[in-house]
Amino acid sequence: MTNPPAPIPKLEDVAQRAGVSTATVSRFYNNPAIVAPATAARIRAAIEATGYVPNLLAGGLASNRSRLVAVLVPEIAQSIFNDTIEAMTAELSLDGHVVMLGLTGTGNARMPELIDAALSRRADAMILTGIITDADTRERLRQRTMTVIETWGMPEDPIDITVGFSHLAVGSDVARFLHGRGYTRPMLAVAEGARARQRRDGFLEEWRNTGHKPPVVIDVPLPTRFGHSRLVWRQLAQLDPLPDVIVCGSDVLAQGVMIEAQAAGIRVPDQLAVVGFGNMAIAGDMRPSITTVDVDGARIGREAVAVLRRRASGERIVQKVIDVGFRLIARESA
Amino acid sequence: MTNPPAPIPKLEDVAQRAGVSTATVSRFYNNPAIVAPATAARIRAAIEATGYVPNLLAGGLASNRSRLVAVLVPEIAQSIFNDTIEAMTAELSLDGHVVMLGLTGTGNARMPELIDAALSRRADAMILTGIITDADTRERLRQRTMTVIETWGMPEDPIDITVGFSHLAVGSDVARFLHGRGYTRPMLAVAEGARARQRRDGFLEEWRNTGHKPPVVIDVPLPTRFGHSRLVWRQLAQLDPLPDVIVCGSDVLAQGVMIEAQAAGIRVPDQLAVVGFGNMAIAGDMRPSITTVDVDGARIGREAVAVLRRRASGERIVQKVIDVGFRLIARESA
DNA sequence: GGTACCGATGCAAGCGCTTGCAGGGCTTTT
DNA sequence: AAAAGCCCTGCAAGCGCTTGCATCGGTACC
Repeated sequence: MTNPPAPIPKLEDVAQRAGVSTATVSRFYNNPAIVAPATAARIRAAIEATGYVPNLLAGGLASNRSRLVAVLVPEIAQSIFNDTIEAMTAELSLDGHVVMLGLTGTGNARMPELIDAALSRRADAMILTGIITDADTRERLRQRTMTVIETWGMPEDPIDITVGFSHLAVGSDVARFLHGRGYTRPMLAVAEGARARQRRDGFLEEWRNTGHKPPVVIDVPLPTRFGHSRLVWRQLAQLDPLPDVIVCGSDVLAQGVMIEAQAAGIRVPDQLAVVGFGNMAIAGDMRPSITTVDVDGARIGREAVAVLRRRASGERIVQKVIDVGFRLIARESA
Repeated sequence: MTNPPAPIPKLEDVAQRAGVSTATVSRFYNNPAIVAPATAARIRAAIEATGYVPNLLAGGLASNRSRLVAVLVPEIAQSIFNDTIEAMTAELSLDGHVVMLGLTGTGNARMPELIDAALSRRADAMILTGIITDADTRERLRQRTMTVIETWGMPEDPIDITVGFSHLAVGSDVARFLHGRGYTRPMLAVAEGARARQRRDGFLEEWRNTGHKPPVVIDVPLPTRFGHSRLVWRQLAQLDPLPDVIVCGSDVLAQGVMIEAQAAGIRVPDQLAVVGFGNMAIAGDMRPSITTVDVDGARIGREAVAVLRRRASGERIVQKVIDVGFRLIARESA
């Protein structure tokens, strides 16, 4: 019943059938403008008839372009980066590129091997959301001609291109906002990542100017999970006096704390205000809706691809740091 | 300041430096057992010295193995499949494979082009969570020798290998469970996907045996978003009498409905019970915790890779349908 | 001492494309 | 009418690996 595994058609089969050389068929794919319309039509017919699908391994080897873009993120299970990935994937596929997904894990432990994986496949570019802390690795990447885009942060020492925003500024904006609303006893739930710490530092720095006591800060383990909110809640509930606002490292955490608070009969925001980060879908739809910091993750993805495109077309990139900014969104919870 | 872009070292550079032929270095990578320890040591040193990274495009072309596995999912933003993807990615990287991520979009609209993308890169295997409805495409894939694994469902007409569970059975189990608990007026919020409909059908079929009136069924648009729960709630609140339990197509939806209910002063589960699907992290941590159906998404990923491995080692796969089952988890919400 | 065998390595022919260069036929310019 | 230019296509030399086959030195066995 199974057909004999028919040999996979190759460029030459198409060429023969269309009565042209393989070079012409190759051009039909890679530079259609320069093949005559009549020829193109014959080639199209031949492709159709043979069911030919190009072999991009061979093509990539010959042309030195793999049409692969390595995207390295810490995780996707509960991730704030997923919008970025989706936007990037969509945008890249317009150019015939494909995403090679690498999960670097909490603490980016698997980063080195994933970089090797990307290099060995001769990825056309590498897009990072996690941070490469290792100086050697950073240097190694600089040696290569590969485009490297760091996203979501603003590293002090960029490898190549950066698309992100200042987490320090987020922190200070939130502090200013809460001070303006009259809150006096904030508490901070900070995730263990480098960027979350920058937001914390920005907050602390700014809060100092208010003259109020410095906030209580507690650490939350990575990866961010809904369940951690219970830990936060426990520590919060022990404080006396209770804080009047809790600033969470993520919307997920904020939502969790709100649910715990409500279950304990504490009214949000009257008795306890809550601030999140990320403006995920839940933030707007919670009851009460969550005050948070909006980051346009999709835009980060699009900007990153835009840079790739410009470099691919030979343009020299001058603006190596692209700041997409952020917006504090005041809702009901604070 | 920028070094002249040093040529990327190749196998031959390593070979020369180690005083062996390229064949031996190649074997060092692909079949280390057959190269003499002393030689291996010299090769290792040469690799270290040159900073060589294999070119898998070239290697793949020659060996006809790309070490690329295409993973096609509808979305990742809010997806129940993310655990599966994570497990698969982790498992695959143990074998030196890498995931090519394709997002097929709601309704799997982009499936055809992604299949082409996978074929042109000569992916070693293709793992699907979305469903290919187009018969031509199914047939086209059967023609190829590529391993195709369909996951999360149990298609009537599998392409090759299947790892999943029966959604029909989920539906009837939930119906039986609710009947057993004495509920009499269920309502169903069903997402537009084929699998969600199977669960609905399983429920309806089973519910018929209870003698109670058939449930009200409403459709929820894809992709699943937290905000949809508000729509569900509005429709629910108009019913008279109110249903005594709402069966949601996902935990996200269930959580949203619970939050709306609580905001409206309806007590869960006393006045309205809620059932979800997927056993995501939130389900266990909500207040009240959510009764749901647990699916071991990570296991699906691992089983899929296990099949790949066995086939790669030349084994002929007899058991083409792997049922990972599911568990109804009774918690506080129903 | 001869034969058989085995482990380790080298030789060289591809794998299926891309692309610089060249050339043939037309049209345009002088 | 010749020269110049342009469009389209073909030739063929790679791209950097893998792997079947051959080779070679040694050990085991009779």
